[in-house]
Amino acid sequence: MVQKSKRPPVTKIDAPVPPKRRGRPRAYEPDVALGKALELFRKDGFAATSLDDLSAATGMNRPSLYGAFGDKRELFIKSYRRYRDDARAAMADVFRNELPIRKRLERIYAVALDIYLESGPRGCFTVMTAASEAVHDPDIRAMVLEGFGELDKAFAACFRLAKQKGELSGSADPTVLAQLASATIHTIAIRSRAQVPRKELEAIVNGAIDVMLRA
Amino acid sequence: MVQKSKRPPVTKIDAPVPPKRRGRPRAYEPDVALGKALELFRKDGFAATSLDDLSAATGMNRPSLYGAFGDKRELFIKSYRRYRDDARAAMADVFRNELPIRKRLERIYAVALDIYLESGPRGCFTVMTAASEAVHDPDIRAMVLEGFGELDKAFAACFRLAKQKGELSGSADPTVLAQLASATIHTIAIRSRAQVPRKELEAIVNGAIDVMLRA
DNA sequence: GGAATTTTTTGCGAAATGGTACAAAAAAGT
DNA sequence: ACTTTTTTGTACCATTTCGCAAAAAATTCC
Repeated sequence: MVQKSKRPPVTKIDAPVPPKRRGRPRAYEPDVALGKALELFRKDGFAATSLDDLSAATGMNRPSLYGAFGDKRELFIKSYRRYRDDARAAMADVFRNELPIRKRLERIYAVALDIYLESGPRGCFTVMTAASEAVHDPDIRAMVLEGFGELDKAFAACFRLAKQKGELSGSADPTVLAQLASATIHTIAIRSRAQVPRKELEAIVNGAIDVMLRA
Repeated sequence: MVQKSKRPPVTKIDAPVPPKRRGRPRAYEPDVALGKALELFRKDGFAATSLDDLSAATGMNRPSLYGAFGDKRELFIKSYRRYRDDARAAMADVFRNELPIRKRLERIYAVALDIYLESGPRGCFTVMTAASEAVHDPDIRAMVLEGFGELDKAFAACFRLAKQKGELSGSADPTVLAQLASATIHTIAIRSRAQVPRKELEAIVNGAIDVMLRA
């Protein structure tokens, strides 16, 4: 048998190929279910979200939930990972786009605010998780710290580039500025959760940008 | 009756006067019980702290707890109020002390870090509460917002004074700087909760102070 | 000493919680 | 048609949870 006979006819990277699974077909799409779970966890936090709530929101009954995602903690972690992937994707473009530093920062914060305020002020899931679960669960803590680190690094890269392009004074320290930029992310994440209106949050952001760029 | 006859014999403000209560004496001191409750809430958050936990920690059984502080939510609110009172008291001195601005900020952040890191990294209760309960409970949200507002105002007063004393450039905006100072509080509160070591938090603080004072 | 008052203690109960066992259902393979 | 495989749906379990009622204990007032 020189030639593989069952090769499928040149689907690109065969992503949406129905793979002819064997047993009863799933009644849900794991991705949208995970999205619903994330919504709930973001709204109420880990402890206040019951499996019944999750079951109702996803349309899956508890055994199915369990089979698909593991126990509550695993589901939380998978939801969190999903959040981070989404947030990272949303940020990626705007971070990549090498606009003048001021414009760049403005856009970054605008995207962040979109995330924090969408469908009710949900805040930043990383911050929420840090405040609650990260203390007790080492795995979750590691993810949270990774999130903070990534953000710091991304901001630092922005400031380094800006400095290199002469948009920043020579005495400016990209690392320090990055931490301040992250701090500004954190403060709007928290305040948004306490339902501070977007206008005020934007004012905070603009003030912070002014100070950072003048430094 | 010119002279009040039943005036008590000059106890200063009769604080530790046993008031001869009528029934069975309490087996606990409400203040220390509330302190224990606060400890628990700070460690685990509202939802993950059960009345049994609180009962065990305070030494009061559930009905006594209930009688003394009301239901779980009320107990949480009273614990939170206690936290705010304590934190405010701790900050009051250092905020009042009109040192040169840099020294003053350093001390403020040192006190904050003491609070956030005492007995395990507990973070800032206001930030924790904002992240979880403030979304759903208007009363709690009001307290949280009040907390943020107070902090912003206290920092603003610092910067106003500093500017007046010529320690700050004329272009510096005390309100904006105050929000950045609060943001720095928030970022170390969150990061401390994720167990970032004190050294790193102090580095963040020092960098932030540098930028704020150079602005 | 007895009544009044306040708190503690015990114990109940109804609901919710996380998790699981097991049969029925729905598909593919033979 | 029958078996295999996978998922669903129902029901259940043990535990925990919050809250409360009612009795017992400890104290002051008369």
